[in-house]
Amino acid sequence: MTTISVLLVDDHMVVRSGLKALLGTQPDFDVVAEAASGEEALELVEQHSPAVVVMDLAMGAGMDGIEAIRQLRQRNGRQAILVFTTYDSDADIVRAVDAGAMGYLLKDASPDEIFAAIRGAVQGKSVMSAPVASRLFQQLRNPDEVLTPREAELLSLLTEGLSNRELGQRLFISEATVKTHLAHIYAKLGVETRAAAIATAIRREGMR
Amino acid sequence: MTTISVLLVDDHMVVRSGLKALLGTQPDFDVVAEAASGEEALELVEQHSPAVVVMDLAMGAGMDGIEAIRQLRQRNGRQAILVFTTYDSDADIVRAVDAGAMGYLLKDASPDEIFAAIRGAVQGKSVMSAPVASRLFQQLRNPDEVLTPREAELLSLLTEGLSNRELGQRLFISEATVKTHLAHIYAKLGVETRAAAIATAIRREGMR
DNA sequence: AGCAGCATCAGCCAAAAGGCTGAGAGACCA
DNA sequence: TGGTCTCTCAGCCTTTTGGCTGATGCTGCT
Repeated sequence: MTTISVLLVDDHMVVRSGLKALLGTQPDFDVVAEAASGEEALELVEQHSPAVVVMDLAMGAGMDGIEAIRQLRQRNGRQAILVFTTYDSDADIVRAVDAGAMGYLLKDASPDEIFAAIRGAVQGKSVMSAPVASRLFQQLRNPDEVLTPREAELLSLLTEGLSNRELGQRLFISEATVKTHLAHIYAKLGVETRAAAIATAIRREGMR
Repeated sequence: MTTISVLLVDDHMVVRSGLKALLGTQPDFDVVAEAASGEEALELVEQHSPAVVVMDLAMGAGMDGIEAIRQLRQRNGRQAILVFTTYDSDADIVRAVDAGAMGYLLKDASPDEIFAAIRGAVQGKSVMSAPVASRLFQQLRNPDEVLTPREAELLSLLTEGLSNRELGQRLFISEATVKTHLAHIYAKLGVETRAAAIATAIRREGMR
């Protein structure tokens, strides 16, 4: 049995120490370092080149988790990166996988799930929490409901409370085009008003 | 120096074990039990009557933290209740204090802050994280911006994407009254459209 | 070459939302 | 008793939004 070196990245002290305590109960894990931010994570990966990086996505200030994952990947490290976060928003999942994450765990996962995910990650296996998997599955089955890049961009601005006119100005398109995009967004989200679209976007798509 | 018995309430295993590890470094803390839900918390308080209850607000399913606090207070326990959560939404802060919380800590608090808050709580002192305090302060300075109960109720429904007509039906009031309330809400939140009101409500007021 | 998806735009119409003024009833407090 | 808050409602008018139909240019795939 080989030892798996782990780097923990989370801006919450309690979470880091909790994870460390949990992993400490297993003989094959070795937490070699802890980072409280994306920047710090990049440094510590350089220094320790851990086998696995367990990373939160929401990181108070500065670089967020997604960006950190992306940069780690660019530096062609061979670390397996495991997302460990509170929310299972569609947008986050897609972006994380896109950035190069190996797995996606939710913070309410049981210790056994966490252990299994880390062990799987070093072997190149993707492990994800059940709700995360079901969301991905859902997207595969209903590709019609996936927003186009432009639509996502518009939806993101929509959640800031802009009017159609303002949206048009911001995106350099006519109000008519804004309305067309909105109609498509509403259909895909399964809503009928912009109010409901905003609510859905912030809650389900995680556009905060 | 007396020992302070503590009950931890959080639906995330990692957070509980992190908190336990942190408190374990101090000689005067004794974590006597851990609960993963509001219901469990009530039971365990009965059994152990700890001096302090450290409680998260967002608890996956079932009873949430606020309700748990309320019920603990009704059972005239003498526990000091300390909220330990991720967000500092106005609504949550007010409701928690209202329900009987002694202090309000954010999860990015440092170990020292956490220790101090718990020690303070048993002595009847209110301790809260800086961002929390500043929000309360803000409310005291601008009482004009505090929503009335009815307005808060309406805003909450608004975030579900209902139309004025639907809001009226849901609250058994006319559409005219709905519009009046909305106008007041917009003024208090500093917005001009329902879209912006929803965005503000979900993000700032924590109405998810 | 042709087709599908995406992004762009127009015009028309009905419905919804928002701004404004005014007003009555009940609660609470000085 | 009088003042202040809160909640309730009405009418009027403008702006915004949403539904519908149809159309163009571009890209990428087959």
